[in-house]
Amino acid sequence: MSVVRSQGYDGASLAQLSKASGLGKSSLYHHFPEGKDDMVAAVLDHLETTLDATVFAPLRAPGPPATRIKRMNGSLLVFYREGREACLLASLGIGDSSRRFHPRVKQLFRRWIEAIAHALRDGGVPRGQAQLRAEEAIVRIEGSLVLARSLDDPAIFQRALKSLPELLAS
Amino acid sequence: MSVVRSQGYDGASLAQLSKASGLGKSSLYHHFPEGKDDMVAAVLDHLETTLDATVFAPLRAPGPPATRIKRMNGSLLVFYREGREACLLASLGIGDSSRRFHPRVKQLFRRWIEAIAHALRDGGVPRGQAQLRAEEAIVRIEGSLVLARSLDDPAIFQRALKSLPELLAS
DNA sequence: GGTATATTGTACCGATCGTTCTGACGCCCA
DNA sequence: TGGGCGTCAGAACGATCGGTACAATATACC
Repeated sequence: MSVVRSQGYDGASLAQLSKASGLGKSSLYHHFPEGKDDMVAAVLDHLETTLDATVFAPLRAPGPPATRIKRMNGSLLVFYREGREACLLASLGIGDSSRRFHPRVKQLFRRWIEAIAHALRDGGVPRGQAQLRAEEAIVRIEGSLVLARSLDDPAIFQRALKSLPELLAS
Repeated sequence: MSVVRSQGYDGASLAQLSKASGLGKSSLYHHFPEGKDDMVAAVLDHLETTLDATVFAPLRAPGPPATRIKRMNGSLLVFYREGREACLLASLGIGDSSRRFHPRVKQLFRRWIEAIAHALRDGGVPRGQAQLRAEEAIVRIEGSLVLARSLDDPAIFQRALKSLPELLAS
């Protein structure tokens, strides 16, 4: 998982994936007969599962929207190692080789936005407003990950997360 | 220029750089004797020159801060083709192969933040506030580029730019 | 223990990678 | 005209890429 998001699709060689997974190349090909694409798809599957469990589900659970946002924030802090990790979805947007994953990347971002918007609507925010604010939240998350890593300053990510409750308040 | 930012460092092959520049490989090596790194450094030089001329200088020019922000926005719309292009600085943050450019990426982001903060301070915003807001502006720019491209929706980038004047108002 | 299946190691493949080298060509100037 | 220099094409290089094939090893079950 970590290799693809930090190296991108093109930078993630089979040798690196092998090393990171602890499996030899032949084992990797055995488990993923379609090769590298299978492996990256599995990484995406894993991301989706994680986001479903730790971000989307809490956002869709009953309870005050502020609590839900807070839970999302907690998950993101862990998942992005407080701003020190890149976002796999963004990494997969670099280069033509990873183009086949674009529909899934798109879908995941959409689901994320929709989950945030859902929480906002539950709190009384009208549909259009909820959508725009949810989108803005993802913009801040993604942008702050880029900047935090570029400036070696994870606090930037943490500040962005801290700004979300107010942005997403009813 | 376009190849490295859209493909990233690892995805930008010499064949692609050759094609994009209209120079054969031997010509490329003639002009850039240190190889791929020279070429990417030249791309970064060009970015720096462009940002200096079209973004940093307008932000540092005399005049109302709002006007300066507006001019930056105009430049960014053109430079990022209204949200359809990736940011080179972000692309160079993916993968270990491009690590040698990290200091320059960092420096450019810093200068950008500082240029925005400078405009804010000229408008009477206290130093600490100016810094945080400038950083937030870059977060929005970078994040909206990631999301606009991932969702095939350049309007997201445009919306983020449109939000900057208010964020950066005195 | 024997058999079937899963897992893994290793060698090899063709393609592409970034790079180097050499020679050809064109232009300019004395 | 000849020489120097810049530019470029094309071949070749060693390394790495993603992938394949086959044999060896490990595991599970009867």
